[in-house]
Amino acid sequence: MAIKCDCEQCELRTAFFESFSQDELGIFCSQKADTAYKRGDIIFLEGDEVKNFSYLKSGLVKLYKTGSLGKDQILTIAGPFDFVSLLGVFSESHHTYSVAVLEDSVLCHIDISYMKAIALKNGLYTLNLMQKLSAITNKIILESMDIRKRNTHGKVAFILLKFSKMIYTGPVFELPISRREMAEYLGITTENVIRTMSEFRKERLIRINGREIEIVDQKALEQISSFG
Amino acid sequence: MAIKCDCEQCELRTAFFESFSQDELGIFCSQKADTAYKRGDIIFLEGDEVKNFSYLKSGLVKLYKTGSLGKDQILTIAGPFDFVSLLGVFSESHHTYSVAVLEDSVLCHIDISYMKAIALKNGLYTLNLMQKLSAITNKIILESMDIRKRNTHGKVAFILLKFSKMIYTGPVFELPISRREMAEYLGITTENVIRTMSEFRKERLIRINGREIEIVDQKALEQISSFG
DNA sequence: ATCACTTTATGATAAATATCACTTTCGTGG
DNA sequence: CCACGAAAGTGATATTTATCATAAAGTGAT
Repeated sequence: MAIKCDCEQCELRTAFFESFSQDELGIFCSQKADTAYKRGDIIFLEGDEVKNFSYLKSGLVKLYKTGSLGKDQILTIAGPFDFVSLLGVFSESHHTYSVAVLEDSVLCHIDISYMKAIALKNGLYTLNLMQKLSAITNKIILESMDIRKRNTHGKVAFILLKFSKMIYTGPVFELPISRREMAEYLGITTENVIRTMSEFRKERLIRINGREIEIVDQKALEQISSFG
Repeated sequence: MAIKCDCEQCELRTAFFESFSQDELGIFCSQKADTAYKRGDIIFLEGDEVKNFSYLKSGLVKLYKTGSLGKDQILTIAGPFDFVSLLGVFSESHHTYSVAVLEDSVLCHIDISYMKAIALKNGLYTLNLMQKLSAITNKIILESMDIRKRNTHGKVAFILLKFSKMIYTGPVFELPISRREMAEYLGITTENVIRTMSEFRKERLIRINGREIEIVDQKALEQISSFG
């Protein structure tokens, strides 16, 4: 569903479009399309042709790859104003990963040829874009290494703390993904995610009520996350 | 050791500097410095200030992070014409990883402020740069996921095939890194790298002579790499 | 050549993690 | 509201991987 264009309100604008005049912004605006998605929607699949540069205005999505036996690997979870078109968007003609919606989201799609055309004309814009891309990509790589070096307990503690900070609504928050998706993100089995969370619960580090998690002993979790 | 500037011979030039006139290339050339390094040299350390944009003209280097107990994590191995300044170079003021030389190398260093200044003026250059950065970063992320999803056997088979293709000099090649570094790259223990290689040797998939490896049964190794 | 130090190598054992089997709970579509 | 399938949860067991110990071979410095 296409919704009203509101670039002028876009949080990204200051960082990203400071190089545009009001007029240029208008043209840019007419080239792009905001679209609303619902939980479970697929934005694009690995192998699809790259048509747009996309970023997330609101909501939550996952970037993932699907293995041979339907076993997914989650690359990262993207939140508001993260780029969804990350990596190969400027170098590959087809997507190298899939994107699915975790929480109702609004994405802004900009024609990739148009993006490139602007890049040729507006250096400041491109530099800003590159800095933002660089920052996000760097974050993904570092996080991936961060996860890889931890054991199961450390991984689960890490992701719980990550979500609690990312979603922060007080001591209690709603996990945006299932236990299975947590496992696919962390590279461990679903059972071990559940088991480890149960252990944390028994040790009174967290409280669990379905997807609702309360961080009870943040210090201890941080210990486990750093050490494990 | 600074050596003669030879941008005009640079393989990267066609892709990267097609946007430069001969004159501009001259100016660019005077801003940059080629430097030769020896095996074991450190190009820069995690935490060092980002001063240059660097790429590898020849040789082999590793990008890595050092953990709390001297346990390194290798992010990737970079070969000729790979960028060494990858990720945060446009977004971070300090390096987020270290770079060390595996085989005698020549690197080209370009002042990062100068790089940014050009970016503001020359859209084509910046777009080319972004495409190249995008491609390399994408490759790193995909490879990291590729490694993560494999078990020990699959990981070792994967890295042996990778090196054999990367270095290709015939059926026999010289491993560019130690067993310990392989372990740090794959996220497993040194013992398991050695053990797994021994098993491959016993099953007549490879021959081992120190760092010299011969791929005897490539098909079988590829099976193990895909399946494991 | 020798000494000190690292790397390679192998085995035994411990610890971590996956797999399998099964129950309960939850959520959704009919 | 019920039924069905998916998700959450737990235990028993198998498998994988790490850890520890120890030895041999290689490497560099003097």
